[in-house]
Amino acid sequence: MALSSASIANNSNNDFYADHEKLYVATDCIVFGFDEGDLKLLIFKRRVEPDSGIWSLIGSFVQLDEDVNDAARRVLKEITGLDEIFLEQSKAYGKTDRDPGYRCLSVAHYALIRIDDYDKELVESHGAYWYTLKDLPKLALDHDQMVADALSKLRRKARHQPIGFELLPEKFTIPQLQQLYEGIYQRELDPRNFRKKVLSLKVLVKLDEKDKSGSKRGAFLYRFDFEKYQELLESGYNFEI
Amino acid sequence: MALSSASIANNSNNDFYADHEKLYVATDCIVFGFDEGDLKLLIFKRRVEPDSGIWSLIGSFVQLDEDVNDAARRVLKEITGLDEIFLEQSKAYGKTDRDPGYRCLSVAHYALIRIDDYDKELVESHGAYWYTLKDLPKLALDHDQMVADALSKLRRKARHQPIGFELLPEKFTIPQLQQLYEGIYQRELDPRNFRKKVLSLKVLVKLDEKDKSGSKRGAFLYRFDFEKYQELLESGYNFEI
DNA sequence: ACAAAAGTGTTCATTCTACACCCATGG
DNA sequence: CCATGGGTGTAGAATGAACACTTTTGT
Repeated sequence: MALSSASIANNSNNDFYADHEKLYVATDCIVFGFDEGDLKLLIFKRRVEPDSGIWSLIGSFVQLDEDVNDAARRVLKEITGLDEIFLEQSKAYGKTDRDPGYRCLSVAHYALIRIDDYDKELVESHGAYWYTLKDLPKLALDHDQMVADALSKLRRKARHQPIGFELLPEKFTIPQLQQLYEGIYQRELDPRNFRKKVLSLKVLVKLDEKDKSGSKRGAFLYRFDFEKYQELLESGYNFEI
Repeated sequence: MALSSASIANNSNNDFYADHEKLYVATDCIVFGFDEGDLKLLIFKRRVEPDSGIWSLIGSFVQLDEDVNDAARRVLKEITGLDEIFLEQSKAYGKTDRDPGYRCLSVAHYALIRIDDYDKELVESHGAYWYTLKDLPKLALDHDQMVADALSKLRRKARHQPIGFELLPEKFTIPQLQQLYEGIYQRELDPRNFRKKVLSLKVLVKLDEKDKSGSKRGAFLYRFDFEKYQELLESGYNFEI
């Protein structure tokens, strides 16, 4: 049992803090994806007590020899099969009564996933599903609050940095990008003004291909120019959308 | 020793997670104050190993029966004597090697203090001092990073909500407010434009008194109108400065 | 030929920026 | 009477919001 190793460590010579109390530390991931014009969230049926069987964020305990950040990446890899995805800390949840299972602090992270990238079978094998934000069921523990907080962070962040691109496939059309932002902000945007604004950022490269899935006429595909983006960032550019 | 109570709890019936590992959880506070036209930080000489004697943020371990947020408030009360001050979570620091003392996660909080309010004797009795941001010495552990992160959060927040007022005495002049914002953003602002902007927010109440400490002519004092502020917030007003 | 989405420009209102001088007072 | 910081207004630039019609093409 891991307990014994923790106890040993707790008494070992290099523990300067042995007269203090320890807590369980977990991480929960708010995983955003974008598909069929909707912003979605990956949730699954919790398999441990308490609240077993309730819809829940994906998460895990943080191990003694593991960075909190790495724990979140481990969870994401386990469930989606994906490495190297956009992952950022949202907030720590530290109320004493937040988890009836035992005193447990959770450091929430939010992730942005290209919904065509992930390993569908792996996800399903974990009992996980993509839910549209609007249709989200009640979640376990304080996970509803975590989602609300992460969403508001995503909105703020999306307004100042072009992170929306993390949620789209490599090639995407302007109307798709607009739908994504409409999903994030939950309101409609004017197509002319939106196009003007994103093109004025000068970080989109127009391709010669068209995507005809959305219309008969087809819409030109673009890709995100990361190099240009880096350059502009370093020269202090403001990406507000 | 607290260790024994933790061990008992760890094995008790209502611990669903007993086969996982626990960590020390601490909180560190980035305490901002404003005085003599400068943005300052409250730091003290660390009194526990490792890094004893090094300048450090004020902090404490989080107890088993204590909200993380409350732990930060407790620390602030202990050192400044102040209750009910602006306190907000900054970020959790979870690297395995961040604290050579033992694996310890820290949830950093930043606080804004009216520098004429705090209990000077109490602060000094804890070996704490106010340092101007520019003159800050190297701090213990990852506390330099914590300060940098908190400062950037303070900047972002100050731009969208009038939290600057938390750092000033109840009555303040517009030039004082401007100095404060110049301290936060670390750049000079145009006095005419600044005055225009803050007055346009309609949350300042001009008083009949003047403050003559800054000039012979004296500058009118203002106070912050919290009720008006609440009203405007609820009606979806944007306080960008 | 028509339905359905893609694409394009202009005008007006608002906000931001830059900038220079007079005022009131204590010493 | 003068040095010091407090206080005021305006014009030009940039940005944001509102708004309607033409294009393409598969059916």
